[in-house]
Amino acid sequence: MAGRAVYAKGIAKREEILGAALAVVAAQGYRGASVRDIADAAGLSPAGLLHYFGSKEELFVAILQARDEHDLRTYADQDATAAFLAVIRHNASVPGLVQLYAQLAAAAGDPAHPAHAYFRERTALLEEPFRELFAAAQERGEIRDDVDPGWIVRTLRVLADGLQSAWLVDPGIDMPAHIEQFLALLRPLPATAR
Amino acid sequence: MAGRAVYAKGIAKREEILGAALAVVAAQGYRGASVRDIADAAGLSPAGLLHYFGSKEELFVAILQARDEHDLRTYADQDATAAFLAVIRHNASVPGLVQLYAQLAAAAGDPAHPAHAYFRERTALLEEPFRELFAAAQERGEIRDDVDPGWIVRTLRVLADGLQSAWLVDPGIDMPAHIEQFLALLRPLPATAR
DNA sequence: GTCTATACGACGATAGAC
DNA sequence: GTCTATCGTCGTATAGAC
Repeated sequence: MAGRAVYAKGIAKREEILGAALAVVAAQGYRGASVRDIADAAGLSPAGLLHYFGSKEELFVAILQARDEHDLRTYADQDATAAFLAVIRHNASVPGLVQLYAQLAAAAGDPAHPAHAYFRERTALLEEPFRELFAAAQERGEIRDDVDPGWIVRTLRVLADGLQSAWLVDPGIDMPAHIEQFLALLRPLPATAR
Repeated sequence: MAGRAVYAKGIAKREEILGAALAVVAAQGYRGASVRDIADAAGLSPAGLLHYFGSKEELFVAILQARDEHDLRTYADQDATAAFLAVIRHNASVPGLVQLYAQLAAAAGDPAHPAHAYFRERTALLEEPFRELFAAAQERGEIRDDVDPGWIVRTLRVLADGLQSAWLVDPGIDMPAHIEQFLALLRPLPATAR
């Protein structure tokens, strides 16, 4: 069918633009990534680019959404905390993406910014299964039962986000090790200690 | 002396501009705060404003510096963790300032951005005394001695920064309570438990 | 649906007069 | 120290070609 072929081409072009945008951000930083630059890198006019994404801000949000979908596919079979750590570990190899994420996470404070709705949904969707997971781990006695699972999940998220911003400023920070230290703090003290 | 009067006027005008800039950010958000808007609010032309601060980015960094100095004066006499919590508590009443801080903390990932140097210095200066403080608390047995004081301090900073970004997206978050829960986790388990 | 060319208003910043 | 005038760049709306 002709309609399907055209549609498929649109999908492919969209992904090509997302890749070009990420490359420009990685090469020139978030500040230096103009719509014109990204359009050039994708072999398109600025107006052609905006035909797909509506605005620069929506384009950037679409990059994060594509990353989420990729991570979900890649780490779906693993244990949740292992997957979480794997994502953090992988992020240290894509500073451009981390910079984009940090910028949009800050911009999301403005309710009128497209990133606002994205982060609200993402947070709600991501936190729920993790909460149940930690509650189950508490019942198994694997982690302290005197802390609210909701607090644990929120802390992990906020810690990971803050760590990534801090890592951009000081790449010497070992993000996975930092997170693991926090997880270690949640384990109940052995009865034989002290 | 004439020289002194002129200098004093420059200082006063600088602070007036800082106040106007913060008011504009609070009213219109970080995105909506243009140099022209801020200059209007301060009763100045855009060029007149930039005479004092060089660039928009430096102006915003100057706001954070002024806040730091104010906080230092206000909470210097208190216990360090009490002061830390007091700042966090106060921040919940100035969302414009928090938004500005979150945006610049993300922008600091770019080494060419004025916020980069600011955050590097601030972090180094702030973390050192806190590290010694927690090390001392460990020797007194007030907090667990199996965690690195450097890790604690970095976690507190990163947690506070991340929490503020998250709070902008979801103002329902109780930032001080969240931090206090973390501090509670650092206390050694009582010997009588279990 | 896909895309280009053109144009517009707002932006941050600079030069130079006063 | 502060202005006006102006510059180049930005994001993006519009009109219309294919």
